[in-house]
Amino acid sequence: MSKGPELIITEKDNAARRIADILSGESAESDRVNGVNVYKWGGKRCIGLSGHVVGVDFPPEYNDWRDVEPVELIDAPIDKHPTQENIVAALRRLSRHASRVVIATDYDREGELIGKEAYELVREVNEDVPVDRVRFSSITDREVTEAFENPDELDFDLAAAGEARQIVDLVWGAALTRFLSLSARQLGDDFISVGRVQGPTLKLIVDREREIDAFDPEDYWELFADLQKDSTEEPSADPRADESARDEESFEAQYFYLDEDGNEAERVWDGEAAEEAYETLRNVETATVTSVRRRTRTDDPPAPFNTTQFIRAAGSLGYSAQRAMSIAEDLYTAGYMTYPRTDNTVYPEDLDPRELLDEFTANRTFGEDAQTLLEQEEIEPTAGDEETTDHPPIHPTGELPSRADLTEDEWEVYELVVRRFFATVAESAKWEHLRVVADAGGLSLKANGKRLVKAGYHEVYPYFNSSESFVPDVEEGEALAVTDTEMEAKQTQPPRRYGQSRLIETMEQMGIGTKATRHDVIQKLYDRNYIESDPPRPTRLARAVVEASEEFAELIVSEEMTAQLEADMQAIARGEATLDDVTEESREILEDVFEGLMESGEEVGKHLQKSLKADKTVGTCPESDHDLVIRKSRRGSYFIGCDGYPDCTYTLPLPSTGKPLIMDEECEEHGLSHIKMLAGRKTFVHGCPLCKAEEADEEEDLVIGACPECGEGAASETPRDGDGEAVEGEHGGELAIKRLRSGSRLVGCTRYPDCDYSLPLPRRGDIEVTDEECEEHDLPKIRITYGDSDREPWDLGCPICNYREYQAEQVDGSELESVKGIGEKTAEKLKAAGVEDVPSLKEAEPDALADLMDGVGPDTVRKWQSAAD
DNA sequence: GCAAGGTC
Repeated sequence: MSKGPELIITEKDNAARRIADILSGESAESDRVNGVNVYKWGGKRCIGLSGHVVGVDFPPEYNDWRDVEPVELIDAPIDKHPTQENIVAALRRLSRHASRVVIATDYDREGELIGKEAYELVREVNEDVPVDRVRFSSITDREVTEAFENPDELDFDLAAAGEARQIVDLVWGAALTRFLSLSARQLGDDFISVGRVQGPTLKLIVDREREIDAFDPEDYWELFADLQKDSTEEPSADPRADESARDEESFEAQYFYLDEDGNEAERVWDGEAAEEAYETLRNVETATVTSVRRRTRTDDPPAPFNTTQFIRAAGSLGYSAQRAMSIAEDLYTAGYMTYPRTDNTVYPEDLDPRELLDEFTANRTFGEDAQTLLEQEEIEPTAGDEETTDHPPIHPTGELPSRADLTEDEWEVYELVVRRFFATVAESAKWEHLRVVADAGGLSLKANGKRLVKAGYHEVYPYFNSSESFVPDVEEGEALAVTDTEMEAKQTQPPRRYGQSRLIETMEQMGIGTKATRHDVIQKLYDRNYIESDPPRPTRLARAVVEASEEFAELIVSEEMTAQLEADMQAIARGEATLDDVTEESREILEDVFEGLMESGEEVGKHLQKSLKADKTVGTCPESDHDLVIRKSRRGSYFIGCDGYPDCTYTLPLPSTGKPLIMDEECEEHGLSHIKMLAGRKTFVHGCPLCKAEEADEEEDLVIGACPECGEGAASETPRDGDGEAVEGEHGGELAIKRLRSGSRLVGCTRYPDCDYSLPLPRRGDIEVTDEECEEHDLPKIRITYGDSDREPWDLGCPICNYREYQAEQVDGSELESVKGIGEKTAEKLKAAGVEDVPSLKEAEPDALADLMDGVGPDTVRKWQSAAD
C-alpha cells in the first residue's frame, strides 16, 4: 500500500479552489497537471472536474445515419467514454498513488452521478483505495469542515437513477431524431430533432400559436369619465396655483355594471348599449360619491433569486435568457456572486445578512442603502418555497468589483443581484388603496387609487413598478363635477406569445429541463429553425414536427414523459426498481411508437418537407408558376430565387446585413411576403423585395460630381493594359447617388461595374443634396432628414469626408482583437459583417452574425461574446 | 451529425 496523498474531487475548478482554501486555511498552492488546476497542501490534492467528464453514446459502428435503421438504436449497446481527456488523464495520474479519495461533487442527483463517474475512473487505476463521499449545500467554512469530518459513502442507487435518465434520453432522442431527419431527407446541419425536453417546450410554443390563430376577436366598449373634486373653498391669488390644484383633484373613473353572476364588469359587449350609456354619461354634470373604501396592503419583499427568477428579472432589463446567464457566469467566475445555477430560494443558515451588508457600506453605489438596511432593528431575510441542497440562492459575495472592472452590462446585472439581496433583507412596503364609487345619472363609476405610504424594499429595489395612482380624498355623498367623458372602442386580444423568461418559468412549473439547461433548450430551438424572432414564434417546420409527434410519438412532446421518468428515477434511488427495469420498459414503449411511425414514414417525411419549403417561400414567381424562395449564395449571402431554377432564373436581391425573416404581412401589389432582416440592434424591415427592386429601377441616379478614381481630374497619367485599355485614370466617370435593387443606397461611380468606387449612405431617412460644397472634394454636402418623425436631421456632409471619418473610427476595431479567439483576419471579417467594436459584438444576434460570416457558427459567436465580457 | 445533463 502506498502512502500517497489524499485526493479530493469536486465538480468544478471553482469549487476545488474554494474547498482547498477552506480545508488548508488558505495555504493551498495551485499547480497544474495536464493543464488542469490542482490545489495542494499538506498531504492533500484537490482537483475540479468540469461536470461530466465521460459521456454516453452508441458505438462508432452506429454513427452512419444512412447505414443504420433508426429503430435499431433502440436495442443498440451504449458506451461510456471520456469526453474531457485532459481532466480524465489528470485524474488517473493523481489517483494512481492516492491513499484516499474523497468525492465532493455537488449535492444533487447529477452530482452523485458525476461522483460515480469519477469513482469508476479512480477504480480503473487503483483497485483498493478507499473512496468516501462528502455532501454540503454551500461552500462555507462551517458546512465544508463539518462534511469532511463526517464522510459518507457514494449513493450508487441515486447515481443509477441519473444513468437511467441518460439512457432513456439518448435512445428516444437519437432514434426519433434520426427517423424524422431521414424521412424528410434532412441529413446535413439542418437535421430535425426531438427530445424529452425540447419536445414539450416546442409544443408549448406551437400550442400558443394555435390559440392565436384560432382567436376570434370580439368588439367591446369601455366608458370613462374625468371627475373633479370641488376645490373652490379658498381661491388663491395665483391663478396658476388654482390650475395645478385642480389637476391634483381631478381623476379618471371607469363605468362598470354587475353582470349576470353579480360580478363587476367594465366591458360593454353591445354597441348600442354602450352608445346609450355614453349618451347618459355625456349629459350628466355631476356624479355623487356612493362609497369610499380605504384599506392598507402589505407588500412583502421578494424571495431570494433562483436561476429562473434571476433570468426573469434580467429579462425585464432587456437581457435574453442566454445573455443573462452568460453574464452571471462571468460574475460568478470572477468571484463577485454565488453560483448562478440553483433552484434554492432559501438562504443557508450561515449566511449572516449583517456581515454581508457590512461589506457594502463603504461602496459608492451601494453604501448608503446598505447602511440604511443595517440600521433596522431586526433583519429577517425572505425565503421562497424551494429549499434544495444544491447551491445557495444567487446573492453577491463579500467581494466587490469596482465599476471599472465590469462592462456596462455586467454592472447592470451585478447591481440587480446586489439589490435583490438588499430587497430580501429589507422591510415590507405599505400601500394605501382607496376605492371610490360614484353614481352618474344612474351609471356606476369607479376609481382605484393607490399610494405608497411606506416604500420599504422599493427603496433599495427599483425594478418593480411602484407607481401610484391618484384618487383624492372624497366623502360619501359628495358631489363631483364630470369634466370629460370618453368611450373607447376595443377588441379582445389573442393570448400573448411566451417571452423567453415566461417560457423558462413555465418549463420550471411543468418540471421539464433543469436550472442549468432551460435557457439552452430555447437556444437550441432557435438553432434548429423551430423558432425565430423574440418573443419566439414557431416556424412551419416546428408545427409539422409537433403535429407528427402528436400523431405517432405523443410522449416525446408531452411533459408526462419527464414526470414518469422522474417517478422511475425516484424508485431507482430508493432501491425499489433497477436501472434495467426502467430502461427496458422505456425501450418497449419506444418499440411500439416505431411500429406506427415506420408505417407512415413517407407521409411524415412529405409533411415535414412541405413545411420546410413553406418556411422559405416568399410568394409566387412573377415569371413562372413556381415558388419564390429564400436561398443562400455560395458566398453566404441571402437572395430570393425561383424554385423552378434552372428553367427559370428569376432572382431578387436582399440586403447584405442580417438574416431574412418572412413576415405575415403581404405586399398588396405583388402578393409577396414582406421581409425583415434580423441583425441584433440593426434589425430592420426590408418590406416587399419586388417593390424595393422596382423603386430602385425607377429611381434615376443623381449625379453629384466627378468620380475621384476615374472621373475628371483623376490621375492624368493613364496607364494602359495589354489591349490598350485604361485601367486607371480619367474616364469621365461621375459620382451619383444610387438606389440598389437590394434596397441599400450609396454614392457610386456611374461607370459601375467598370469602376467600383463607392461610398456608403444610411438605409433610413430622406437624402437631401444641399447647396454647400466640400472644398476638398468638390462634392455637395448631404443631409439626411426623417420626414415627419421627431428625429433631428443628420448633416452627413461630404460623402468622402464622412466615409473617411467612419473608417477612422473603425480603426479602433483592433479592439475586437482583444477578445480571446479573434485574430486580425476574423476582426476584418467581423467588420465586414457590420460588427465594428466589442459592444456591437456582444449585442449581435449569434445566428444572424454567423450567417454573415463564412466558416463561423453561432456557437463560435457565443464563445466570443462570453470571452468579450 | 442524434438527447439532456453537467461545465466554460
